[in-house]
Amino acid sequence: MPHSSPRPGVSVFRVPRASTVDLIAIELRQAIFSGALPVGSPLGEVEISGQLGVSRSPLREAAQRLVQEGLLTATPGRGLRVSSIPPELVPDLYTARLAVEGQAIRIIHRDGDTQKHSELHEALDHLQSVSQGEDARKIGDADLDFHRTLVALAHSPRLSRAMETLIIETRIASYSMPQGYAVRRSVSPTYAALLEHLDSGNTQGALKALEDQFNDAVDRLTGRATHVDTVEPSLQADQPTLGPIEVLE
Amino acid sequence: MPHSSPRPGVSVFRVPRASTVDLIAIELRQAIFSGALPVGSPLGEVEISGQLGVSRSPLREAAQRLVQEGLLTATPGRGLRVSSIPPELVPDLYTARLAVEGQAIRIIHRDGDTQKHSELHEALDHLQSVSQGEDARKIGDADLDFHRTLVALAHSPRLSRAMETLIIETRIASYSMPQGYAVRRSVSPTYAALLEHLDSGNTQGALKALEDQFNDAVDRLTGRATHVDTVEPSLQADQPTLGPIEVLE
DNA sequence: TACTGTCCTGTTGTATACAATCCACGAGCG
DNA sequence: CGCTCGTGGATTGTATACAACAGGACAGTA
Repeated sequence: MPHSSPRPGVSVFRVPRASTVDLIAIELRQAIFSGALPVGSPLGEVEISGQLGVSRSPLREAAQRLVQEGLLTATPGRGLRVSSIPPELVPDLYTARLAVEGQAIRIIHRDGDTQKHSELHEALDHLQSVSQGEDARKIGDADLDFHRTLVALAHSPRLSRAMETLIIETRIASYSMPQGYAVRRSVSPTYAALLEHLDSGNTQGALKALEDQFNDAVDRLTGRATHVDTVEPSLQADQPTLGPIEVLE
Repeated sequence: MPHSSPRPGVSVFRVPRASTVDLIAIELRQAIFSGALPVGSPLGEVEISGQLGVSRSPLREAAQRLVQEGLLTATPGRGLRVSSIPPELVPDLYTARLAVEGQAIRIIHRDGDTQKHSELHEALDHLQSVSQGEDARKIGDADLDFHRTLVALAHSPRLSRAMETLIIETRIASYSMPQGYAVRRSVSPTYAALLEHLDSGNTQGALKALEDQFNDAVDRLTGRATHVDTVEPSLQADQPTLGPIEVLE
């Protein structure tokens, strides 16, 4: 089979290999999301690159990707820090989330995915399931996963990509709270409402539910919360560390 | 005046200096937007870094920022290329724009900026003014500037930042058209309608006008256009080159 | 003639070396 | 005693050197 010039009509795609920079960027995002790299902490390049088993060059290149996302903050001469999202910046974060997730809802409605959004139902079931327990991290993960699934249903690469960053930023905002990371103990009824309206084709209702949910979250994250019952993480649940990049072979 | 430890209550902000990577990234975006770096063209790192008067390291770091934005595409072993947005990917671009600009409209309505959006009126005036002429580039710039201004009125850092990328992507989509870059000759009536509805507080009307405008643009950029009169760029208007970074002194 | 394998050249990817910058500490001085 | 100002150490920012890879040309073979 000739690989010099593909015959017309025969289209084959280049298998997208992941570059080292890709892998490092993924690792860094994961580290921020999991709390392995605490909010506000400066990251020494030699230390991190050493832990990852790579040189400073690819690390710095990967870091610039996160800088573009807003997950890292670069100060000339002082290097990189994990970005913090103080209470006064939380509303803008949720403005962006409303833009993305709201648009997702409209698309889902427009395209009328008739398979009743089984993935979303599963995500909600999972969220309600873990909410019975006391593992704050699992609850938070399930929450964000629900929203990721919601956006995924819109089948929009750009929205999904943006959502990926927004999810991490939401976690950062939680970490940035003065009173520490905590999640709602009970699943907000807005989740079920959102899903019901989505199933019944009531876009306005779904959007309203989403907005209510966000207002609630903003209130909680800005300290204006009407003391909802929360569950804190089981004191320092295994602080995950930075694993070495498996740079293929 | 002691600069060792700032007294409580006296908060002073660090003046945000622009790093070299920042400057290079800006230069690259400008080069893509202006067409100095044509869509699909591979960019030799030694050549570009030479023109910019910097080394490959900061150039590569800056490039990763654009990769994250989607403006550059990196293929392992083959380097970087200016991303292309073929017709089939145009709808998703406008999905994202609808998310951002639609949300901006809702925020503007909610906050009820009462100064009647003079900046937007100016932007529209400017667009209509240059549309009298034959300079396709000026028309395209004025068009995008209108939308940038629209989003700016929402005062959301995240939306504005996202819009900045979307503007360049829109330009890339224009460049990616099989029949070449061209713009509408006459200003779509949806612009005036959008502005009117915004002034009168009719959010739904404004959103509708925006959506109509986008559907129109998507049709044009995907070739499904109902032959609207367009104006092409005055054959190769001064191909701007990459200037050296003024790396301070 | 078409395909396959090998060499060759240029470019990218990574590591390292060097320079510039910033922060902390401590001595000196008002 | 408190502020200012050098100096040292460490870290970042930049440049360069080297290794690895991809693509093209050419010759060999069926």
